[in-house]
Amino acid sequence: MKKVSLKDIATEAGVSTALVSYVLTNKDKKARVGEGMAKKIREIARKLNYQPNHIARSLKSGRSFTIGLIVADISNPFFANIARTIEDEAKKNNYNVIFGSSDENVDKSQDLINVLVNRQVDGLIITPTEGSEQQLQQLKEQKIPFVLIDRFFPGIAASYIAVNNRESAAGAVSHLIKAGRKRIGMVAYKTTLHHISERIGGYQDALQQHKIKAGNSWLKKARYSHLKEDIQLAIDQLLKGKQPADAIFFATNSLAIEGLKYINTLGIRIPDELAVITFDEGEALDLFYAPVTFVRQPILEIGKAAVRVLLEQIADDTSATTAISIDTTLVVRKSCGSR
Amino acid sequence: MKKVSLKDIATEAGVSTALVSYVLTNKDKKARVGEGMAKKIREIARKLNYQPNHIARSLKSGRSFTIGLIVADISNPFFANIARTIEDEAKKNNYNVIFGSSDENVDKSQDLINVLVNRQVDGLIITPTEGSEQQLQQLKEQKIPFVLIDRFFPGIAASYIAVNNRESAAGAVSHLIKAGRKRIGMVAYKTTLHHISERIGGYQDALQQHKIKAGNSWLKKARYSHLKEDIQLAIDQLLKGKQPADAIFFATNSLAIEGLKYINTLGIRIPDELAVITFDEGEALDLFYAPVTFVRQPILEIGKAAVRVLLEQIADDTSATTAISIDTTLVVRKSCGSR
DNA sequence: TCATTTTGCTTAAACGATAAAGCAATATTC
DNA sequence: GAATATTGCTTTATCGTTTAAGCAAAATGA
Repeated sequence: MKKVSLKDIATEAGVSTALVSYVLTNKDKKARVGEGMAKKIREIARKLNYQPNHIARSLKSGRSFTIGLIVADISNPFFANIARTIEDEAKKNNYNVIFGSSDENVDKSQDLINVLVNRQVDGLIITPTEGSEQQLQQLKEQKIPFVLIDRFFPGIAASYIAVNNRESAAGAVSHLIKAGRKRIGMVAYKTTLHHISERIGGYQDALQQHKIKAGNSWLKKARYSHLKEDIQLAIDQLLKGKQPADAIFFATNSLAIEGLKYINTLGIRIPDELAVITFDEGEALDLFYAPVTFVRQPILEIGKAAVRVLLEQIADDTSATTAISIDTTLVVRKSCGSR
Repeated sequence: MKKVSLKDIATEAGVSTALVSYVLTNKDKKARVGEGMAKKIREIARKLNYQPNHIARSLKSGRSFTIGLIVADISNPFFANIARTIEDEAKKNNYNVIFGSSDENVDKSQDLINVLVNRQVDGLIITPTEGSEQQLQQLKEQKIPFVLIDRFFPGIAASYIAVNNRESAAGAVSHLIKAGRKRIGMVAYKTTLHHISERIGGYQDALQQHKIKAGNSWLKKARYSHLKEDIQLAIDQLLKGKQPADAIFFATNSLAIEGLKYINTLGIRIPDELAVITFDEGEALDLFYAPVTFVRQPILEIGKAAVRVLLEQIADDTSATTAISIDTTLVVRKSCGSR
């Protein structure tokens, strides 16, 4: 049972495919199609259960109504949630989403961009990896619309949706200080990505503002590729000195979860012996015996904004960029103690 | 800067597009293209950075090299992980994945199927929702290859990848019994979906086998649409009688996580007062103060098998179906106590 | 009544790639 | 040297849809 095409309907109705096309794309008024004929064609289309061939349409129109989404890892709840909102938002606009995970790897990122662009996506939503500046530059040259989320490169003019990482981090750390913590460590990723630098910057800002001298020894960095070992080492170093840290600020939820797993094995009690605060939410952090205080990124807003900005860019065919910075909320729970 | 097409290369080389096509699809030997010319064409293609138009190819070949993936909710870690393995596996075979979330809703499911089919996906991987039998039947009539994962309908001949739910559930419950638990409740979804019925069946099998008389009052069902309220009610009923349950078996991770959140608020200690066991893993269950014993579904295997079976079906153009049942592993941790 | 406008449809080209078929020019065979 | 085979390319049709342009027939105007 082959698929029904315009031609089948045309044959059945005894007219040309053009006429059928006009009717079924609701251009029958403009194209002066007879009322009776229009009705007849619509009926036949319904009877044969005609479904337009999207690929043929795309070829003709040069638009695929598909968005490419590149995240670091779709199995990370933060990105999965973003993907979810992007999917919903895209669907509302009759767009679909093709996705891929870069694993924070530049080569995979390039691969994905190539594949998605060859599939003629109309635009891309990307969480760029470290060192992918040149890939973005190339997209710009090819005039392929894209929007960055979660991160961006200050040196590259591109649309992006991000949160005010520096202020948010500073706010989180201030909260720890106000809760009476004095020796506040931070665990971040070892990366040059701007959003992490900013979170580190915010951490340092807050310490400085409260006149706390932080040796760099309180700032630990874990490699994405060796997360577990590096985090364990970092936490050992933070907690096992003569002056152990009394609080840790994690730069992302993956870091927090991996860190807490290890802290659990050490038998350290939260928040009594150690306060914990992190960026990003996650069910694991809710279910933790001391639900973890966290910086909430408004995922829904980010996803919606990303799609909106991207579709605007696609529609306007302009190279103008839109940068959106969104505020976060500090969700205070038990993990920092309360006083 | 328009995209480079075969025609551009042809013009530059002073030949026809056909010749260029033959060369760039490596049919130059078969099509008897001169060596010199082949080389020249390849060079021009490289110089102009030619990227084939996938859409045009799809239109011609009738294949899009795209898989449609329909999960209940991409932001659920179980499905996100499945999506991840499917993505990876698809990429290995030069396929891409378009996805959508059905939210366990029949209408959304139908919507998604329509959209994906119109986009000419070559096949679908679906976690079918309750009541979607007829949609699958329709896919069969349209001869669109598809593979079900996680669930299937016994009455519909279709390829599927699933775990042996009944035995796995029975194994989990037996584990509770062997750990000395006597009053074992179960929290499942209120649904007719077969995998849930089977898990319930396994629970009942195990009780029966150990001569435990379970009133139906120990079996609770929560509506997907009213998860929180229903779970709280279920747990209240299980724990607040004169003979409170001393163990709960959750049919999925979402149920377990939502249930444990509530149990936390009740101040009930796991495993001392209550043992807990669940289907599916999740970071939340790892990080829980009494890491939760769970039935591990081999996600990687499921994803790989799903893609493999689907691609076979696409290639063979057969209506034969393949049903794969995979064994689970019981991962024993603290939440059931130890003796 | 004849010129002009409107109506209702068809033709044909296009999007980009593919591939069967065709056609000279050259090479091989006897 | 004539018949045949091979080489190296072009022509043309096709996938399904869209849309500008074209063309009769009918309707309107004077």
